[in-house]
Formats: sequence, structure tokens, C-alpha cells
Amino acid sequence: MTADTFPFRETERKWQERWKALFRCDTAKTDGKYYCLMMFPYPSGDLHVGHGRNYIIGDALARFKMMEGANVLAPMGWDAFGLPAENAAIKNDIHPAVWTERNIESMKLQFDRWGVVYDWSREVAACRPDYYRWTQWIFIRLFRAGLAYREAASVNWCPSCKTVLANEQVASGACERCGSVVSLRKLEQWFFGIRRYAERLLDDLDRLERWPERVRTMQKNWIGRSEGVEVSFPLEGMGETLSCFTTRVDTIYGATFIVIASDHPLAAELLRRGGREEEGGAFIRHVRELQVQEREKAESTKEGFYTGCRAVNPATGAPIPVFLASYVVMEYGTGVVMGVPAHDQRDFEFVREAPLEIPVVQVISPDGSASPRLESAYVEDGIMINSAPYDGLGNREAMDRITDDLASRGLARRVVHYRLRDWLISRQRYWGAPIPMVHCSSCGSVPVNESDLPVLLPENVDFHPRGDGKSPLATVAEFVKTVCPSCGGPAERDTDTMDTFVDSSWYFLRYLSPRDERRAFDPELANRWLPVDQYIGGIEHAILHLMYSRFIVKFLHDEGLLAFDEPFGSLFTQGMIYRNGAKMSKSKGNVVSPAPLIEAYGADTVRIYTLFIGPPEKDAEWNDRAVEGAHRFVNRVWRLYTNHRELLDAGAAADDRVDPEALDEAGTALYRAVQVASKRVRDDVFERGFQFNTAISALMELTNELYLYVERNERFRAGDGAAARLFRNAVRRLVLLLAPMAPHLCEELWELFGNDGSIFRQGLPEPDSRYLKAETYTLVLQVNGKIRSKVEVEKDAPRETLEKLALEDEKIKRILAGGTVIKTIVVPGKLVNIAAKLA
RNA sequence: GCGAGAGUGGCGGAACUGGCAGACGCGCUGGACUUAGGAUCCAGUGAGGAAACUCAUGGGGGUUCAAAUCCCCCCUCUCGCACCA
Repeated sequence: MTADTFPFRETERKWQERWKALFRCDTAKTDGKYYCLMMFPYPSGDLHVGHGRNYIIGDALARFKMMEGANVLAPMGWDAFGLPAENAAIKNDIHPAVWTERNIESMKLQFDRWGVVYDWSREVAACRPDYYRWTQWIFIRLFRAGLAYREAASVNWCPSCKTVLANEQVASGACERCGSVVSLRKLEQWFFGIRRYAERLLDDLDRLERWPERVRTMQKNWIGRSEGVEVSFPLEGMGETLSCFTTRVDTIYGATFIVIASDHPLAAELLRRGGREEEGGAFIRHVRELQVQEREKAESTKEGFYTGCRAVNPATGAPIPVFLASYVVMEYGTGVVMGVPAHDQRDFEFVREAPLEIPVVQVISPDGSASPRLESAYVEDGIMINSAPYDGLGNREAMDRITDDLASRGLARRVVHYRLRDWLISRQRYWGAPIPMVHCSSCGSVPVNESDLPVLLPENVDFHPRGDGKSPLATVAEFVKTVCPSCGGPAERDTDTMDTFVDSSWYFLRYLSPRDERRAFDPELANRWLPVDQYIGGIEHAILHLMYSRFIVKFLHDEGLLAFDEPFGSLFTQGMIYRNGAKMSKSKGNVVSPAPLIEAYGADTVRIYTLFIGPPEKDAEWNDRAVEGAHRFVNRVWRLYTNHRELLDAGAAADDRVDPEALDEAGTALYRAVQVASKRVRDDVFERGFQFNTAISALMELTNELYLYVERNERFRAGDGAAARLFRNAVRRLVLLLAPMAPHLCEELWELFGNDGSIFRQGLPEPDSRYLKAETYTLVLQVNGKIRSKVEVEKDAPRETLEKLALEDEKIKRILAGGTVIKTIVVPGKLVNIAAKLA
């Protein structure tokens, strides 16, 4: 005979259908609102169990919150623009829109199968015109505010595929598809001026207390604020000066050369004046090649080329050579660096290989006297030397004085630099939101009239790469050709599309009024429902998506459209699921598909295992065998019902009143186990941050207790009424506590118990705090920190009693015999430790 | 190189403010029920030892009556950033 198992196949569909109404959120009611948001996925078609973790955590949380009486908003949508749709289209000859919509349908079914439910009436998809219309609208708002501008910028170009490559298509300087070396091409592109928000994006990180420290640190480093000084170095025999950014102006007396980026605007001019144009050009090309090649290789070399020109060190008055160098980049600071070999490791390495002899002048030393020979750059603080008027000062103080003195001569100013770049949003791609701009020969770049939005993506487009670096949209004459919204003359549309991060930087606003045809979002609803109470997603979006969303929300706030200026109040980043030591991916062939697992074990088993696998914020290794443990647990809970149908069926189950005072010893133990489990589940989920793994283990323990109670309690076995009521009470509470994690099982049991309405409208059991501690506990007796004995004591026994018990314990007495007790430490509830000198 | 996180049985992991290391689960062992068990139920399961005990939280030091937990040094792994001037 086989034991009863939960008939999950019959049960799952039934509840999945009924839950759709349960998750329909009435946003007009904001009392107890809880906006539970999971990052919307790219509709790639197939979800694996690693993706599932995100959604299962979110779904369990939403259900726990519902049981706490919250009005939960849990919407879902699709980050549906992007490269894979185009790739699939090229490969399978299917239109990206068709491919995407097909995938969306299939993924919705996959969510259903997991028992993961959303308010689908709010579904949005970034690729649908009623959504991207408003993405375009945001672009125009940014443009009007002066935060969207056009500038020439480099793109990755594959000379053999003859196409522009996205950064993710470039692997260590080579085209991901064909392996040829990627080169750079300059194109006119659109940028968003996120740098103007750098300071606020940085400062406001401090307010995001409920974000992981890790994410805040990553954003902080990404913004990369750095305080320093810009110093002017006049070029010898020329009118111009070179402006250097430095954070170590205290070392300026040791600046014995200048290095500039090879793509610096003055580079060519300097080479010409130095009479070294030809060789210099070759060097510039060489550096450009280095930049696209392997990073480590490029970084280890400190190659330089003498321009033939010299600049004057404004502090010493000495002429110093100007070099082009591979290690200076135009993107940071001013693209010009003063070379201080004695105090900067890179400069130190540079002079060793430099084509000219360059003096190494030490200007800071630990003790005020120069070191005989530097083995490496001295980068610590110290005493100033070789720095004329500043000798003897601490370098920190000298830094201020030198800055002031140079500034008074008009040669320096204090500046703050950020590493954060403006956001390049142009993509030479088909499958994205068209940039709603028109280029007119007389008016320049003009935004499309808002009433003419959306600028629709044309459908019949050949999106195979064309070889000229332009977007496929450029081939569609009827798209390109238009009239200027400003002067009415003939003009051309911008043919690039927007980075998909633009789409995802505001979708959380759209969920509140997804079908609104008059505006992107309803400010009133948005102000009432945001910031998002809980955002859940992968750590891979720690920087870009989260930073861009913060930027857009701050911008909309500044436009007076939103009252808040941070989108996500609390952020949770779940860990990834690995298998065979690697991240799950199709290319590695280690994906675990949920469908066969759900087929074999049921959705609740897969959910329980996924939540039980480990702390949700940490990475975890998927173990096929361990899934069976979750399955056993689900069935053990089910059998509590089937083994005791007569006690739990409708009618009987209603009466679960328990008088804890009147219970026998085993009964009290079970009653207490229920209270402990209730407390632990609540704490693990709400207080300790979604620790579903330990919450489940608490419920496994309670289940084990119930089995033992049935097995061992004579009164229960004899059909005692009070024992039966206690059993019912315990099982009902177990089912309530488990419901958010194993919803199909528990909803079904709840109905079998004779209840009307969803279990998710029930409150979570409150622990009876009088019964969280046992009447007695095991007091540990230690001598010199080592456990020597144990004794059962009453829970409220006073310290004196505990000490007395310890000293009178036979084992302890034997050990202490002949020795001297130095000190006795009594920790009520835990232990007594006797520090003693033993014989 | 810089920054962050981690290292605990055969495995995944517990241990919340320093206080019985190994909860819970997987696996394994034994038993019960059974024609049978790969179902189910019960029990055992860190290592060594016959036992008393001893040793065990990456390694080494330290603080403390007491350390997985706090401090110092070192090793390994993962992630992020990376010529940041």
C-alpha cells in the first residue's frame, strides 16, 4: 500500500484560477497599502528555477502581507524591447513583435504553474505603443529641460559583421559572434544628462537605509566623487595652457612631466608643433588598438610618446616634457595628468620605461629627510621636502596652502569630479522605442509634437545588419521622411532607438494607471502608492537599472510631477541559483526547467524547495535530490489531514478551542510548539528579512511534533475530545503559517476544513506569548568553560538556586574536589560556569 | 590593485545581543509495516575512543569565566570596480 499523497494536479488549476480575483488590487483604497514589486523580466520565453526564486520570494511575501491585512499591489510586466528578439528574428525569420508576444504568453503560463500570481489587469509591455508612447514623452520632457543632448560618441564596430555592437556583444575586445577585433566608430548620439544629478544621486544614497549596503557601495563607487584641484600648466612658447586635474596638489613640486590622453583635443596640435606628427599618429593608432584589446594587457603597459613640447610647472617654474600616454584616458578629469613619479605608482612605472630621462623628485617623506632610493612610489602622508616655501609642513596642510597660493595667482581652482558618465541612450537597433526627434536643416533637432506620439516603430523593416552603422529604421523611407514640427519644412526622423534601460526606468509608475491614454502616469495615485514598499530583484541590476530609475524619478520630481524623489523604499536582492558550480545558462547547459519538476512533484514542492534552499540573499546550489525532501514535507502535512479526516473535516474542524491551562504534559508541549512556530515564522519573514528557509524549518519541526503527538499521546489515541481539539488547533495554525509558501496545499486544506473564502484573507496566527518558554530547561554546568554536567531547572529559578545546584552537582563536586573556586558566573536560562583552580 | 561578501559534518545550511556548535533538510545506517520497498512510520548519524573522555566552525595569535560570533595577522573562494590622476 502506498501512502496518501497530495493530489496536486487536480488542485493546482482550481486555485490558480480563483486567485486571479484575489490579487486584483483596488488602488483607490490606500489604507495599509503595500506595493510589492518584482523586477519585470525580459520575455526570453523560458524561465528556469533560478528566475523562479525571485518570483517565488515575491509571491510568498505578497501572500504573507495579505494575511497581515495589507492591501497588496503586485503587478507584473515585460521589459520587452531588446536585442534577443532581433537575434531570434534573424535566426528564425519571425518578426520581433510576434516572437515577443508569443514569449509573453508562454511566460504568463509559467508564472501560473508556479502559483505565482499578479494583478494581470495592470500588465505592461515596454514594446507596446501604449507604453513606449510615454517613454518617448519622457524623452521629450528631458529634452525640453536640457537634459537630453546630442554629441558624437564612439560605438563598437565589428568590421566583419559590418554592424554596431552593444557592449554585451563585445567580449575582451572581440566580436562575440565572429571573433574579429572590434574597432571604434564615431556617431552622433543622444545622451541624458545624468551627471547633473550626480551629487543628489550620491547624497540620497544615505537615505536608502533599507537597501543592501553592497548596492549602495556599488552605486557610490560608480558615481565616483572625487575632490581635487585643476592646475594650469602653461605650454612653453604657446598661448595655451594644459589643465590638470589632481587630488594630490601637495606633490606638485615633484611633477616632472605631463601626460595627456592620446585622444585629447590638443594632442594633434602638440605633435605638429613638436614636429613629431607622423610617429605620433602611429602611436595614437597603437593606443586605440590597445584600448579595444584585452583590458589587463592594456593596463599593465605604461607606454608613452614624447610630443616634442614642454610645459611649465607653475610651482617650480621648470619646463617639463609633455607626453602622450596609454594610461591616461580622456573620460576622466581633464584628460591631462601631472606626472609625479616619486608619489604615484603609475607615474613611477612610466618613467622607468619612458623614452626620455625624467627626474624623480621626492617631495614628501615619512620623517622629513629624502629616501636614498625609492623602490616604489611613496603614496602615504608625510613631511614636505624639496618644496621651497612649504618644506617641513605636513602634506595635508601643504595641500590647502598650495591650492590657495596657486589660486590667488589664477593658476588653480578647487573642483569636484565624478566618474559617472552621461547616459548614452542611442542604439542603432530596430527593436526599441524610436527616439521622438526630427532633424530639420533649418531648425536643427526638434522634438515630435506630444500629440503626435507615439512615433510608431514601422513593422515591415529589414533588420538584418546593413553595414553602414545606421539603424535598420534608416532604410524605411516613409519612416525617415517627415515634416519639421517647428517650421513645417521637409525633415528627417532620428532613426535610432532608445536603450532599454530607459523603458525600465519608469515602468513602476505605469502600473498604477496602465490604461491611461492621456498621460504616462497618474500623479495622484503614484504619490499615494510610491515609493515602492518592497522591490525585489537580482543583484545584476545593482548599478544601472537602479541608478537610472532613481535619476528619472528625481527628474520627474523636479518637473513637479511627483512628490517623492526616490522610487524604491526598500530593496531586496536575491542570490543566484547555481548548478554544477556555474550560473544557470543555456550555453552552459545546466538549466533546470521548472515544468518537469512541477509535473512530477507539484508547484508547492518546487516553491518549498526554492525557499528552503538557503538564505534568499545568498547564492545557492541547486540539488535535484533535495527536492524530494520538500516533496516529503508537503505530503506529511497533507497526511496530517488524510490520516485524521474525521477530526479535521468540515464541521468537526471548526471547534479548535484550547484551554492551555488544562492540558497534560504532552499537550502543553504541542501547544507550546505551535506558539514557538508562529513566533519564528513571523520573525523570520518580517523581522529578519525574508528568511523563508528557517521559517520552513520551523514548520517542519512543528509537523514532526504533530506526528510524535499522534504516535505517543495515549489520550489522543483514545479519542479524548480535548486532545482532538488541540490537534485541530495545531494543524490549523500550521496550515495558516505555511499557506504563503505552499499556497495550493494550504488553500485546499483550508477548504476541506470547512472554511469559506480564501485562506489569504485570514490573519496569521498570533503566538500566545505565555507559552513561548518551557516550564523547565536544561541548565548547562561548566567548569572553566567546559561542559561537565547538565541539570533540569524551573524556568524562573533565581540565580542563587542555580549556583547552589551547580555546586551541589555530583559530577561538578568530583571535578572541583581539592581545588579552589575563583569565580562563579551564572547566566539564568543558559548556564553556570565555575572558574576554578583545580587540584 | 581597490571595495564588498563568504569559508561550519559526506552535502545544503542552523546557531538573533559572545553562553549546550551542527536546528531543519539531503544522504547514510538500523528497525517497524510489508509478497516486495525506491512508499510510509520510528530511531540513529561531526571525528577519535570499549569507556571515561578528548578533539572539532579555513590557518595562526589574542581578548574573555566563556569565541563560529569580538580584535590582529595569514590563506582560499565568489562578486563588483578597475590606469579614478
